[in-house]
Amino acid sequence: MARFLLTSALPYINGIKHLGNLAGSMLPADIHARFRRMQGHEVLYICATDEHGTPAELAAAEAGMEVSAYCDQQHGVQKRAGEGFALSFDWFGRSSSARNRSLTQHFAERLEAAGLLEERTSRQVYSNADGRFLPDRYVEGTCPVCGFERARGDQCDNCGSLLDPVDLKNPRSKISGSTDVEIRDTVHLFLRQPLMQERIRAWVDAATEWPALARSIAYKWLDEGLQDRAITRDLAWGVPVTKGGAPRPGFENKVFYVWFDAPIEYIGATQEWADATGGDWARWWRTDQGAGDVTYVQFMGKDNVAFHTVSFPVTILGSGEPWKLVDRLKAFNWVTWYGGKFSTSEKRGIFMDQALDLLPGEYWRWYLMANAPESADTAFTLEGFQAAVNADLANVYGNFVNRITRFGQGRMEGRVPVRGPAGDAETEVLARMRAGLADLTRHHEQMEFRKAAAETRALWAAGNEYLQKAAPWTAIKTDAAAAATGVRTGLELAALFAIIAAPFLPESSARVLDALGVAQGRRGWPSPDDPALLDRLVDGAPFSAPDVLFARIEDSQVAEWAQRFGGGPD
RNA sequence: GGGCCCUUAGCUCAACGGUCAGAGCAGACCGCUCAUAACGGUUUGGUUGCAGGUUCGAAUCCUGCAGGGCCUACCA
Repeated sequence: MARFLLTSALPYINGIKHLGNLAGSMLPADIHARFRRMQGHEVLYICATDEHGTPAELAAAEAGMEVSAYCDQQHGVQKRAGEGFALSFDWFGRSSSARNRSLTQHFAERLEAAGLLEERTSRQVYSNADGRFLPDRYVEGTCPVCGFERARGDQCDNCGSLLDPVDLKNPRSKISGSTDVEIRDTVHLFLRQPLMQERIRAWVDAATEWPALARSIAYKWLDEGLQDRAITRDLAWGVPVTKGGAPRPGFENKVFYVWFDAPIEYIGATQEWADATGGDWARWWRTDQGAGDVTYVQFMGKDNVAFHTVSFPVTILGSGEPWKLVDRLKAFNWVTWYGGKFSTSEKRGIFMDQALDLLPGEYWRWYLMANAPESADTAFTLEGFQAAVNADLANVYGNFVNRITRFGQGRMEGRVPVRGPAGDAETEVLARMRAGLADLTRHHEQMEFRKAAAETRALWAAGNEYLQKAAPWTAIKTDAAAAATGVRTGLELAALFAIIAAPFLPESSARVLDALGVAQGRRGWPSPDDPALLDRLVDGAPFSAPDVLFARIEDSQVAEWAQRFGGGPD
């Protein structure tokens, strides 16, 4: 038995996430968490909402709410959406928690003690109308290079030039549109990342298990040379900046940058979990307190990789304390909506809460992971979703369970028949299950989600092949023993299929196993050479046929959803 | 501007210098009738974006071109 610490990139508090966000970090982490638990390992799966930063303040203002109240509300919304998708977090925390506040302040003070922090004055755009400093992307103006009138503060979308917002002509606030803006000096804490350059590179060099995507992104940053990075902002909402435990002089109206405190919340959320459950957080995070044997896996979209491979490790390593660092990192590309971007404003794409209004979470879990964007961006299409749900879940798996349990109920009096001697069909299907289970287990262990889903499906399909060969509906006319063997084997297969499906489809799996009367102790992840692989039911025990597991998606539904969510390439 | 990635069957994707480029779905034909008109078998379908090059051998490596995408540190 091993120990696995799993974290999903923190979803930002600003509104409900779309299916792409779900597929790129939370869902795969949940699949892996469930798989490792089924193997009998000790798992701690942590996530949280990322609540600080300018967008949260603006969203709260737009909603006419205090930021903290807004975050309270949105945290609840996201938590419920996660529950709707059966995300099995051990804890779903909040980066605005007291635990994260003190941890963030602690790390900053450690970094300062190590000589890695420096106060520095910079020039920022201040909007009098909005009463706040404006992040680069919230300043608009005329591009000094090409004259484009709607250039962003950091980059001109017309000519591609990288800009400094103080160089924009006719600058205005993107928030209010006001041109009443000025350049002000402001002091911030800078993290002297170049001092950590070689330590980070050595650490990345050693991380040979990371996927190519993650390493190439990390090396790009390192090759370009790490830069000093401001880790404070002129905002009201966030973690206050301290020095020696007291408010830091000159920083009374500043807070830490959201990207500084957000990853620290992985630890903070674990402390929140410990506070709530009596668990021992240090055993998971401090290598001097038992975390040495923990395997830590992070799940994230590719936009997050640099922060997890470079920025956060600078914080951790720079502290000089024995914190656990990531061991394996699983990064995903994007799920696109018909090849384009999900967009709230243009009403393109389905968001988590909307998806749950249409169908239960499992339908989405299956499609998103069977088509996980592991090697490249992947297009979500309603037609593909319909095809996958109907073919894989309704026809191949759901119908298999339905046909064998209903036949058994009608012809075997709803009691598990006693198996006769195995024939060719039984020997063959058992060998197929052992071989497939070995592949499937390896795919899960390597976090190859597409391959895991494909192999799961292939095993379900092999069940239908078996039934075609055994044909108990024919055998029962002439050979009662052969029919009993066919039904028994079919029921055993149904139980096995539900178990291997459980990481993807936990709720329907439980329904199947309950209907078949499989004991809780027989629901773990099986070993391919388990002598009782197809022998977990009890002779003569009653079983029932579960209700239809997955309903087919009709063409009319697809047409309606396409209308509502902007389906099809436009 | 700089860097990285992608383009393979109608659709979504595999194949990562070596047997006829594969799978699922969709399509066609046959079979079964236990089952959600589900299932099984067979099968059609590709000048691997385009043009060159390296190699005994290229989807795979190199160069150029076309189209699409991502990152570029103050959005998170």
